[in-house]
Amino acid sequence: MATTIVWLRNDLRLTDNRALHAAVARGGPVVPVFVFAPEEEGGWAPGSAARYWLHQSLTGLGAALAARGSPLVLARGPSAPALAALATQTGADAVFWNRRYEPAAMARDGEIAPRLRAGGLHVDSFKSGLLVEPHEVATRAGTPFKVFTPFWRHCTRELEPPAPLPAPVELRAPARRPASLPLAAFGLEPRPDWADGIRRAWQFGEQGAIDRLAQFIDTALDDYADGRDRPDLEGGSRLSPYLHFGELSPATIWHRVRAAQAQRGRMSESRAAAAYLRQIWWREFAHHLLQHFPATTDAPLRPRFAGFPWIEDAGALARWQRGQTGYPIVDAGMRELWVTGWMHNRVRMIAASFLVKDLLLPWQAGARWFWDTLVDADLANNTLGWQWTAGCGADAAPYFRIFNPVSQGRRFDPNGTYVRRWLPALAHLPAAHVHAPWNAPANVLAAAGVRLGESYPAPMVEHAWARRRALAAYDRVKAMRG
DNA sequence: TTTTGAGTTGTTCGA
DNA sequence: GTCGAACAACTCAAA
Repeated sequence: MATTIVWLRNDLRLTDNRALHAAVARGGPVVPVFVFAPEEEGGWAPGSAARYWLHQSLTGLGAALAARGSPLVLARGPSAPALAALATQTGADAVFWNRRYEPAAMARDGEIAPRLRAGGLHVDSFKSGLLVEPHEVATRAGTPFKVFTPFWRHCTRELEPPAPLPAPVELRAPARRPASLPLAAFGLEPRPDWADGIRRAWQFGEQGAIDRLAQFIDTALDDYADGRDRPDLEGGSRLSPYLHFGELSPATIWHRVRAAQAQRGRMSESRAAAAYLRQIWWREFAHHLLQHFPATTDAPLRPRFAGFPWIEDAGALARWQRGQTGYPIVDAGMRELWVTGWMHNRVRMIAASFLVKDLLLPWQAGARWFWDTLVDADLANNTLGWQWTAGCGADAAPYFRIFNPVSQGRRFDPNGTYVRRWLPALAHLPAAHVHAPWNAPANVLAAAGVRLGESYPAPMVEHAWARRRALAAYDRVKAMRG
């Protein structure tokens, strides 16, 4: 019976995996393979935190596949010859994969498919990582959507994602066991080991995703509308890394949340579920935009922003990266990111706004830092988020929307719990002063053991002044054409 | 083709 | 303390 290679990429799961399911349905042996090829990512090879996550996930996925009968094969890129060699070794006649949507990955896949076909292989690809693929939707004029709400309305009007496919119970291994690299050959584990915080914060892999989704639905979904904005509470879903690596499919989320929504009697709780699903659509929208505007990973979508007066200041960038801006909510977020590989979404917005608008540092520098440090670093989401913050994207924040890090901190971390958790230097400051320690009376600072400028930095810029400076800079862009 | 309504996530100021 | 308006036009999507 014919053997099928399943080329796994950002779909590291057994459940609702269409390529895998189709391969099993052929009835013959199935050879799952992961090819590590960071050179083929168009300059966006996985960052440090994502590499660590990938290492853990491949470990778990390998065990799960082995338990079902066909161990995961690991190979080093380039992808095309690696796949061809594996087909020769195993006598496979087909290669299946789930489609990716990043520009470089699409270009690469588009080259590989005909090459494999020319070698006599049957090639098939599947939709599996998005509810709606970018080419499936367009405005009536036939153009890509550039505003979220019409995109969302269009997509949700009649869409009912197909029910998730079950995980295959058993996989037949090929008669001849193919060669496989040891996982260590990818060099994904950090040396020295700085990943302890990530390890403590996360349960990796598909089982982690399933557990996390269930926990979110049980404990946080009903309060999501407000809870999602509270970094001091566990109000978000924390599913982003699983979605990025495809350890959980959006269709699975959609169906599980809808089922929970149907069970909830109260209108407010049903609304909360709708608010959460809307976030899933933001992810879809990000992929839609990235596919249609592939240059936006590095360049502003609005051309006039090419002339924005960004400041080059390596020292200021380093202070932001290290969480030493002197604004506690920003620093706590940057610290959370550094330690756990993740930052609460509300805090991401505050930290990003600070970089772009208070420091006038280019958003690309922030995007690169997030790319390297986030376990959920996702080219589509990261690009959309930073362009939105900088106001240079398709559906961007108004230029005058400049987050005040003190009022944001007070509003969304009212007791200072989040700030104190990540900034031990402020652990004994009372809530009234924890978001603006420079305004605290000297005796309060002394009692809390805070020495501004020593144990915790003084603010690197005054926000009110920085706000006026940013408005002036945006005024210059506003006057330009484009 | 032209028109019209609308657009994730805020802040500040002054009544 | 609370509330509404101003912050500016611009672009998008659909009728």
